[in-house]
Amino acid sequence: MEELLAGLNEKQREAVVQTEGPVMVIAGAGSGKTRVLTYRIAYLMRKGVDPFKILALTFTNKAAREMKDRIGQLVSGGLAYSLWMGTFHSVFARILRAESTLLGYPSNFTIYDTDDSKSLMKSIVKAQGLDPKVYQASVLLSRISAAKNNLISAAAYAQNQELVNQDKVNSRPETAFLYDLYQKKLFQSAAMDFDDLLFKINVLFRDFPETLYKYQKRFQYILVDEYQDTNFSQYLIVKKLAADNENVCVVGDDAQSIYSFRGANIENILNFKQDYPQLKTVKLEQNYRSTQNIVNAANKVIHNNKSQIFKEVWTSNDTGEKIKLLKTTSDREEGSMVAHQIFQDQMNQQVTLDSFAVLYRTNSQSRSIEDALRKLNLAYRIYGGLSFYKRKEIKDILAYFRLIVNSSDEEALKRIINYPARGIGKTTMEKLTLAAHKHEKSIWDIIREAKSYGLSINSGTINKLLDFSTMIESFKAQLDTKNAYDLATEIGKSTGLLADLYHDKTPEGVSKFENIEELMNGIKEFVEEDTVETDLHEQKNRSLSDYMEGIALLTDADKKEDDNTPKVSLMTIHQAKGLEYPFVHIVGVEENLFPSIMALHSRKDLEEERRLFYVALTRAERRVTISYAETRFKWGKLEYCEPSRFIDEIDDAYIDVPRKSNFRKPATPTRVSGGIRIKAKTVKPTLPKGNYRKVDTSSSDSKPQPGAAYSDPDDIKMGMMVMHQRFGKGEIIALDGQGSNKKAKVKFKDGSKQLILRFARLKIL
DNA sequence: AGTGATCAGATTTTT
DNA sequence: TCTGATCACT
Repeated sequence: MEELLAGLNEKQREAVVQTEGPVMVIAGAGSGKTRVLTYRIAYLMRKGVDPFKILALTFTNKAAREMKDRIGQLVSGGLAYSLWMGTFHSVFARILRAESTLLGYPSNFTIYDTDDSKSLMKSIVKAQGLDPKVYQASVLLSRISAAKNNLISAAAYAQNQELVNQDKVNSRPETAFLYDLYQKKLFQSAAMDFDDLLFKINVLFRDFPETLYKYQKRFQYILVDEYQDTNFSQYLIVKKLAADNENVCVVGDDAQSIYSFRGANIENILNFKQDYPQLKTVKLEQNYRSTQNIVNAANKVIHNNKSQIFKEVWTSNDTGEKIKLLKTTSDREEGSMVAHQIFQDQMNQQVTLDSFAVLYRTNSQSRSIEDALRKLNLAYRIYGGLSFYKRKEIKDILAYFRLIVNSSDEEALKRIINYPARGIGKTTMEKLTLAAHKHEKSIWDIIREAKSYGLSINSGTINKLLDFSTMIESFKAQLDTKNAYDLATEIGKSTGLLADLYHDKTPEGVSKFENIEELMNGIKEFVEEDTVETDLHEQKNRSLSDYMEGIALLTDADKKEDDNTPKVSLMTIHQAKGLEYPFVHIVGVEENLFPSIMALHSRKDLEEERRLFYVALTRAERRVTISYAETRFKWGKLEYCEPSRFIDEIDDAYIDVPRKSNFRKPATPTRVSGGIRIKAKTVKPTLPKGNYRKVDTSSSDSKPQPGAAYSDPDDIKMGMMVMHQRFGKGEIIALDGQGSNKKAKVKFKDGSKQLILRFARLKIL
C-alpha cells in the first residue's frame, strides 16, 4: 500500500486515502487530477472493495478507457475491467436498458442523436402547419434541452409562466405544446434523445424508490470527474445515488468549466458544499505539466474573471520559454507559418509529430491548417469535425440496423424506406403517415399489414411495401442466430446498399465505400473481442442488438487509431480538455472569433470564453504559440480581424512580442517572412498522400478549376471531347433538340448520360 | 419517381 | 464554403 502512495504528493495522497464520506477535489490544471482518480480507485480495490461496487463517471468514453487501463496496471488481475466506469450517458443508458420496462420502454430503445431529433422536430412542426422559419427545429430543441437538463418536463414547462411568457415574447407560443408532442413521438418510436437518458434516470429514481435503493447499495463508492461540467440533472443523479452512504468524491476545476452552453453549472460545486456540511475539500495547486511562464500567464489571464474559487496554481518546473506571438496577414498564411514552425521544431528539438497540437475555437478553422500541413507532408490527425458516425453512408446503414433492432424507430424507417431506391416515394409515405396517425399505430405496423388498412395505394406499391417488410422481418429473425458481423454483412448485401456504393466510382463514392468497410471492421472487432462484462450482459454470441446498444454514444474520440505513426493533433479547445502536449499552437486568437462573437454580450459568456482560453494555454508543457490573422475567410467572404483582448491580458513578462520588422505588408506575391518563404497567391493543394482523414469525402481537389469558362451550348458538336463538372471527360455521341432544349448524349468513362446542355455546363476541350 | 441544378441559409463549443 | 431544400425536367 505504501508503495502505491509513494508516487503522490501530500495533497494528492490526502485525496486518495480519504475514501469514506464526501470529498471534493479542486484540481488546478496539470495538478495530477487523473492521477488522483486512478490511484484512489486502485487504493479502494487494494483495500478489498469489490470493483463492481465502484462507479466512476467520466466526461468521455475515451477517458474512461484510459483510466481503466491505468488502474489495471496498479492492481492485479483483470479486476479493473469490472469497474463501472464511463460517461454519464453511457452508464445510465445501460441502467435504463435494464430497468426500461418500469418506464414503459422496451430495453432495445433507440438513442436519437441530434440529427434524428432535428428531423423529428421538423416533421412535427410541419404536421402542425406551423411556419418552420419561426419554429426553427434547432431553437426549439435547445429550449427543450435546457428544460430537460433542469428536469422540467413538458407538463411542467406548460405550467411555467416564465418560460411560456418568453416563448410568447419570441412569437413561439406553441413551444410547450411542441415539447409535449416531441416527447410523445419519441415514446412512440421507442426512442430517447441524449437529455432523456439523464432525465429518465431521474424519473426512475424518483418514482421507484426500491430501484434507487438497489443502485445505492450497489454503488458504494462514487467518483465524478470534470464535476464543473455537470448539469443539474447529473448533479441530482449523483446526489440521489450517494444519499445512502455518502461515499462520493467529485473532482473538478471551476476555472476549466467550458460547457455551460450545454447546461453545465458551476453552481454544482457550490451546491455540493451545502449538501454535505461535513465535506472534506482538497485543493491541488501544484502544476506538474507546464513551465513557469505558461502557468503564470494562464493565472494572469484567469484572474480577470470575477466568479471563481480562489486558488493559486504554481509549479516548480523551469521558467521555460516565453509564449510566442505570431501575427499573419491571412488565415492561409497563419496555417503556413504554423506548419513551418512545426516542421522546424520537429527537427531542431528532436521530437516526433505527436508532440504538437493545434487548437482552435471552431472546427471550420481546421481547413487552412490542414492545407498547410499537407503541403509540407506533415502527418496530422483531426479530432471532431464531421464525425464518422454522422456521415450519410454510415447513418444509412446504421438506420437499417436500428430499424431491425427497434422497428418503432420512425426516423430510421424514414431514412431507408426508399434507400436504395425501391419505388416507395413521398406520396406513399404521406399516405402511410396519415394512416398511422388515424389508427394510432406506428408506420411500421401499417407497412407490415399494408393490405388490411384499405390504403389508397396502388397494388404495385403495396407489393413493394410488403417486399420491404418481408426483408426487414427476415433480418429480424436472424438477430438471435447470427452474430453482429454476419448479419450486418448480410444486410449490406441483400439491401443492395453495398452494391450501390461499390458501383459509384467517384472519389466520394469510393470514400463512402471505404467508410462502410471501416464500420464493418469495427463490428467484426466487436464480435471477436472478449471483454469481461458485468452482470447486465451475459457472454454470448454478440448480436447486432448488442452492438447497437453502444453505438449511439460513441464519438470519433472513441474510434481506434488505425496506425501508430506520430501525427500532429488538430482539435477544438473543447476537445482538448484533459489532454496535454509539449508544443501547443492556439490559432485564430482574434476578436469575434475567440472570444466568439456570440459571447460578447454578457459577462458570464465572456468569462466562459476566458476559461476556454485558460484551458488552451494550460494544455502546453513547454511552449505555447499564439497566432492571429489580419484577414480571414468567413462564410466565403474576406473579413478583417483584430487581435483578441485575451492576448493583452497576458503580462508582457510572459509573452514574446515579435519585432515589427518581421511583419511588413507584402509588396509582391512571394516574399520572405521570418525566414519562411510563403506564397501569398492562392495555390491549389496537391492531392494528399494518405496521411489525412480517411473519412474525408470532400473532393474539391479532383474537380476542375471553378473559374473555368463554360462553353456555349450552340458550339457543341458531335464527336467533341468535353469536360463535365462531376462526370469528368466525355465524348458527344448524340445531339438532339433545339435552342434551350438542346440535349446531348455524352459518353463518359463510367457510362453515357443524357444531358440538357443549358444546365450541363460542358466545357469543350 | 428519380435526378440534377440552383438557391438559401448557416457556423460556437458536444454527450 | 458547404449543406439541405426546392424546383423542374424526364
